[in-house]
Amino acid sequence: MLDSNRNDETTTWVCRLLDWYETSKRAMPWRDQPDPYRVWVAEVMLQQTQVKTVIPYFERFIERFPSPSHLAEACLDQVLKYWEGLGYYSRARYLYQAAHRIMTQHEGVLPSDYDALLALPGIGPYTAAAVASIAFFAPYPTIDGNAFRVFARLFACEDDIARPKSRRRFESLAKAYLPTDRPGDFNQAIMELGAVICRPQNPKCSICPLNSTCYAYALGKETVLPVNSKKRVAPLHHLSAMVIESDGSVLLRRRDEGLLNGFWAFPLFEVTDAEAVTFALLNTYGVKVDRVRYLGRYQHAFSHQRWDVSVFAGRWCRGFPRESGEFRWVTKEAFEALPLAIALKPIARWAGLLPKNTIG
DNA sequence: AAAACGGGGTC
DNA sequence: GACCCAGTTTT
Repeated sequence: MLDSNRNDETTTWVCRLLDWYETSKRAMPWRDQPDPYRVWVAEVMLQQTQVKTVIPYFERFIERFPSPSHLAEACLDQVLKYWEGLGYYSRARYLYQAAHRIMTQHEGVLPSDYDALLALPGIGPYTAAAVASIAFFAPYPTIDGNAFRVFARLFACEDDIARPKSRRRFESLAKAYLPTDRPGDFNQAIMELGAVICRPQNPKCSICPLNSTCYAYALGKETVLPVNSKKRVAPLHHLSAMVIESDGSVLLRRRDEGLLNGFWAFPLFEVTDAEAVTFALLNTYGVKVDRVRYLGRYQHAFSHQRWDVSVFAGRWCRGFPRESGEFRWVTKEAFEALPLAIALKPIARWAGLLPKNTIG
């Protein structure tokens, strides 16, 4: 790959990049008003999530929680409700935790220091660099999926981006070119280029502002870079859910580990038929149900596992779980106010807990 | 170093 | 259906 030392020829690509960014950047609500809180919320939402998806969530979230103090004073379920459908729900929990810490340790305003940002829950190297550079003009490079791709191609770097070690390599590469007067614009320009021009498939090299100095383009390797060895097939899990009804309420359990941790959900077991799920319910929680009926079956794909869920409903007879915080009876009205993961929506729909969806 | 963690957009 | 996305935390 190319020597990453700065020289006259290669510094010009930074100017071309910044010029292109000024004229081509997409409108985003957090760009109009880049105050630290807005930048932070946006960057957390943007982790592993595309801009187009984030925008409506961002608008609603900022309107409801316009400052760290509004966020800290809300209840977690409210915050999760505004996050419903965005996924990676630990982001919302960490954001909430961080808001409390900002109130108690930073007098209600985001710290400007990179290390202080990094110390907050849910803020890793990327987000700390993004907030520090965009909101506080500090010289830290943001290395995200776009930056990996853009730099790998620009310098024809064959390092495997699946290896943690490669991150440090790209970071030092970016740092060598980071203009100290416009770190935030440089970072956003790299990401914008990655999203709009230097795309994973079908990169638009012919209209790229950097094509005259791109080594991958010169070598015809733009479609094979970056190198990424990470590939796995998501295993399939067969599950059964039971909607337990009594007096117009349903029994929910708060998940306390793994996937969808912390969500109120229907009891779910790794079995495939009505008898097995009825037995599991009795055996695991001491809850007896009868009049079990089949409601339907659906599949859901997560990034790293797939679910094939059979859904049953039954009438509660006796038995109630001992741990009072783990289970609760919920009416239909109360259910609608709770945050609900997409993966569980079909269950609620078939149980009559949501408005009928003609598509699904 | 590797695995866990959601959901939607796109080709 | 496969791949991708403005990553972080836990093991």
